[in-house]
Amino acid sequence: MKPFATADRMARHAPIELEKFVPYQLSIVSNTVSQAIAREYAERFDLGTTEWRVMAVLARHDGEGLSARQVARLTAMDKVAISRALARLVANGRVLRRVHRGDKRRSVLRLSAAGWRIHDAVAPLARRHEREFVATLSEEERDWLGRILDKLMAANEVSEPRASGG
Amino acid sequence: MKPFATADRMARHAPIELEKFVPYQLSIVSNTVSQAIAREYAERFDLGTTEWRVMAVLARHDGEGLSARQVARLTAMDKVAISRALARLVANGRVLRRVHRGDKRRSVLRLSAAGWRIHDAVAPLARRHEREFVATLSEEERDWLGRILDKLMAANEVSEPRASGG
DNA sequence: TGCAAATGGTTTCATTTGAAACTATTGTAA
DNA sequence: TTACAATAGTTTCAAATGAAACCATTTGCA
Repeated sequence: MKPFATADRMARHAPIELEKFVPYQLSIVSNTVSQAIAREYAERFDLGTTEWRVMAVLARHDGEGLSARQVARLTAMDKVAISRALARLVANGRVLRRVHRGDKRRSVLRLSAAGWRIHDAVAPLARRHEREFVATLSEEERDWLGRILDKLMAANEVSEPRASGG
Repeated sequence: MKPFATADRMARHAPIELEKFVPYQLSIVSNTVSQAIAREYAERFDLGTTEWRVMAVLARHDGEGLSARQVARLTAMDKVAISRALARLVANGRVLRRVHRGDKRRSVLRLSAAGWRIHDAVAPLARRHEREFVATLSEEERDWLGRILDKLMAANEVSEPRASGG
């Protein structure tokens, strides 16, 4: 131990304690879950994270015939990522793509029967992962976490495109 | 509106509401901050996220002559990433690397004077970013968030290497 | 000793990712 | 109607990333 030298350094340089630094903690925690989930989807269903998100959004907005742009908004991911995910999903017969009548630029997207089967298999897994992830938290902590994340999402305005993982 | 069709679908397929799904929320929130911070470091200091984390760890453990392996553990990142970050940091004269006497495999790392200068400029920025990020939260919420993240970090055992961003 | 396994660290290769450029189509307004 | 801006979506190119192979050195142990 060098108590004085240490105190000196702390005072002069005020180093950050990474493990108490919220953005760092968030990134670690987020990547840990995301990767665990992603690995399972990839292995069992040959499904990337972005692809799963696209499917989730299409499932949720069933019958609306979303466009790629709308999917991008709803997933908060950028359109390039969505374009690539859709290319794979369509190629694998999980998503049906037609052209919007009245606007030939737009696509009209929906899950195929095969897509729905995958969705129905993955959705419970996703919920289980979420449950396990927050398993160590108390009921009260889970509530707080939910509210806090809502607030952070709203405040740090995820205005348009972002993200990857989880 | 198609209330019955909707109710039906919900019952049959139970689609996930992405925006209420904790791993998704975490990933969005985490990536949003991480990217904002990373952009600033990159622009103003030509410094990548991993590089900054390495510097933060070296600053915090000043005088201990950490090895790359130890830095990897302390940052929870994998050794390849650390190796690359160190290569740049050394090339840019921000980190000094010597060989451990007694074990020629190990390196002995510490910040150079230039490294300290960068550190001392970046650290307050990092703190500011963190403050702004949680600015919308109440005092109470910030406390809960801190505790919850600690718990999640501990529970979802970041056993060894992981992460990117932040 | 002396040789296999383990460790610290770097390099290589393939994949992922993001930004910017590009195509096609539609909107607008002179 | 023409021409310019905006929008939907894809492609291209470069940088970031991860996994596995790779060197050098050290450790464990027969």
